[in-house]
Amino acid sequence: MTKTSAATPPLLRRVNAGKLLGVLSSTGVMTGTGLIEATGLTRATVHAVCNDLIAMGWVVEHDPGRDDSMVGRPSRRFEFNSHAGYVLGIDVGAAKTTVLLADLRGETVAKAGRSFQPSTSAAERTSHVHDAVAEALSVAGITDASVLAAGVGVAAPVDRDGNILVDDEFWRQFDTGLTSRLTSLHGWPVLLENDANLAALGEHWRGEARGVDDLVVLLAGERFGSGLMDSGRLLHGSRGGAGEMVYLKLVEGVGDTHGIARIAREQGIAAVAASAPTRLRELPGPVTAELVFAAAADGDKVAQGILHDIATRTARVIATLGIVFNPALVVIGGAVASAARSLLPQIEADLATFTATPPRVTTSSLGDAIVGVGAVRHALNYVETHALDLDLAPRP
Amino acid sequence: MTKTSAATPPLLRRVNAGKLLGVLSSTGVMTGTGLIEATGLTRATVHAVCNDLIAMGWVVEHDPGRDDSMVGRPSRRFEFNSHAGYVLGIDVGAAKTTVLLADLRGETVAKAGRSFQPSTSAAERTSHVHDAVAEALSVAGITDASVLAAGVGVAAPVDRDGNILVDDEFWRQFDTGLTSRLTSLHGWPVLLENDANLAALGEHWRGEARGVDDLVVLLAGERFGSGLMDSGRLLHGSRGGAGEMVYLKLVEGVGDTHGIARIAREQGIAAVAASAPTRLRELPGPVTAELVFAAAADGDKVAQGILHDIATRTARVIATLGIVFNPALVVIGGAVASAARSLLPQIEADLATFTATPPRVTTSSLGDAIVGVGAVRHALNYVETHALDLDLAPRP
DNA sequence: GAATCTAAATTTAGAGTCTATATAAATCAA
DNA sequence: TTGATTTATATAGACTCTAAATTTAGATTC
Repeated sequence: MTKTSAATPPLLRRVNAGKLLGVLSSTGVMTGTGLIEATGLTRATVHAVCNDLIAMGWVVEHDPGRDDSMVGRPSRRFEFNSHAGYVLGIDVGAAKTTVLLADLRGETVAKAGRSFQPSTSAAERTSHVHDAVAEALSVAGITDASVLAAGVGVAAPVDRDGNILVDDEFWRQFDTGLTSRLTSLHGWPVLLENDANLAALGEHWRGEARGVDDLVVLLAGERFGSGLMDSGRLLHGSRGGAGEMVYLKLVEGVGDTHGIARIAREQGIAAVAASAPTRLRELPGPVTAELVFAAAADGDKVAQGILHDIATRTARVIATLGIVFNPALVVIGGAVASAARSLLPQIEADLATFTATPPRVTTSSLGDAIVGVGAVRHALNYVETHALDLDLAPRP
Repeated sequence: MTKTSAATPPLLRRVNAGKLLGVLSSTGVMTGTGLIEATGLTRATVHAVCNDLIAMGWVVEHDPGRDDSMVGRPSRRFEFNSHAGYVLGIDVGAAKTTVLLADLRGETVAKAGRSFQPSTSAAERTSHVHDAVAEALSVAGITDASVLAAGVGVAAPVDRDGNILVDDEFWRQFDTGLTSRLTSLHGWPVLLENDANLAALGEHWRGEARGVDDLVVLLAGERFGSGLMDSGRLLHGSRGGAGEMVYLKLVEGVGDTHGIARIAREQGIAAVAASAPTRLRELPGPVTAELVFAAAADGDKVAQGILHDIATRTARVIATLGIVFNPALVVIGGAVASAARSLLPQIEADLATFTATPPRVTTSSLGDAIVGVGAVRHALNYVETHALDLDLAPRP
């Protein structure tokens, strides 16, 4: 079975410290008595553990409180030290990268981004990510030693151990370029994960799916993928491909902006362009998905027909996932999320014709931070599980 | 967070006892030295824990061994007491029920079954199950006090807590009739689970999917459903409906015997019947799926066409599940498993046209015990997680 | 201002667990 | 019988928890 070492008395302290830290990290300032009630530990243990956690840097102690109960010895007041360290949430997309720097409670302290051409090489992309990371750290005035982990979202299948499982030159270069560089240069644990999975993590943590443990997030933007969560756990499948629907006939031209643009070209974009308002007609460059959405909103019949078709296809995808997975909620996120909002009524109507028990459907409100927020959560998960192994104290 | 009690020193013993019991239950007779190597515990702890486990009834001690090393003090020899208790695995199908009685290693010690009409009421069905259970116990000569848990597979969505989530009269009656009766009459924990999920558990444990943790089992018999396993864990979805595909258009007439028979009737069963060999033509009653399989095997073109169509539809279902879930293996089980074996080459060929990365596909070799075996595993899982809470010793 | 009250912090004693080390036991070999 | 060898058992020490006694720091009362 498992080759783990034996359970010795120090394990008890670890377990209890972990529990206490969990309580503190999800609440505010707590007194000893409050911690006794929350954890079930005795007073002696609570104080011993808190002293340990203070020595480790995970907890800070405030001046004794004289708030409510004006009688008796003042209580010691403990608080999770959310500035004991920071994590990075990095979204590497096809045309831009977004970097979030967050404290240990997950509050964003800095944000940076870089845009680039989709044709940009892996090496250049790595540089852009690096620049954005440096900017975020610099803006927040945080040294790289304070960063405890970096979560990175990529548009490729990733297994449970964080390995990219697409065997092509681009991703191999990207992996060695970014992952090992961040690790060797800064000493950070770099945690890769599929971007749609991170989107699910993000929605579950701070999005529309708070409190919903069985969840599908459709990530529709430059590409189309989904993140699947069952009982609060992300699914990966055998090769990290769970939720990746690149080969599914059903999703051709659904959700991803390239597909939408292609369909528009096929179905007579002339009509769309003609009916689009001046500001859109003036745009240089080729037909884009944004143009189609805008034209439809402006009343263009062809564009509306395209979106109608897309809504039906999307409903079909949701119906399939809903039947196979039985999620409580499906969240549509990514670049098309805001545009998809107007399609929701039709999607829901179509959905009802495909299945008798459709899941609830909504659009994301996390905007373009959806993957980054999930990446932050992913990094925090790592930090939390390794918290008591890390020694934060020796910082001058 | 969790309202669990504090970690106290006895927890260490629990953890180490659990680890040691896990090693013993998956191996044979072990010496103290062997357990030291396997668990990482010290000799003193190993013996203390073993003494505890012997007192609790989980472990038996044999006479000191004088086998291999003929030198030194003879070692104490410990073995998992697989007859310390028993579990039931109960499959309640549409037309029959199968009951397996197994020891704590999962070895079947008795088997019993009952057939009935699909129209049989919930109350009568409960009686049949009860009779089969009584027969199994009687044959093995085991009292109901020795049964530690009963796993029950039902053809309905079941949530993670074992609640049937179909709100109709039949299942309500069935639930109160069987579950509460087994509990109140015998005092057994009754653990309901979806039959397809149990099939997945069974294949993962003792079937074609040993060692494969990302898995889909198609259960095709009286009905068509699937059990989904990701990283060794069963998926349930928000309402126990994960893998239940009753509303999926794609699966209409795929796999379930009623559907096959219906298609056969529609496509001109006269031809089938005419070409069927005498022994089949002599069969009384209506067209059945078995008849179609037999006729196809005999060379009947219409029947072969029907099966060809079924194979393609099955491939499409597998392709969809394979793309969405990315399992390493898809196992086809249930009543049609043996017949499906001959369709495998075509299914695999079709599959390759639907997806570039198809999962491996095979048929079950567990036969009609597929759900029962999974039910045994389900019950054993319960017993193993609650092992150290159970006191087996006081048995006169 | 001193005594009293109160709730919390701290200290102390006791029990359970582990490891490490010392001692005893059981068998084979000489 | 004695010695070597391996295992079992016993003892001492460390770490952890709980429970109960003691101390502490401020508010209240006289």
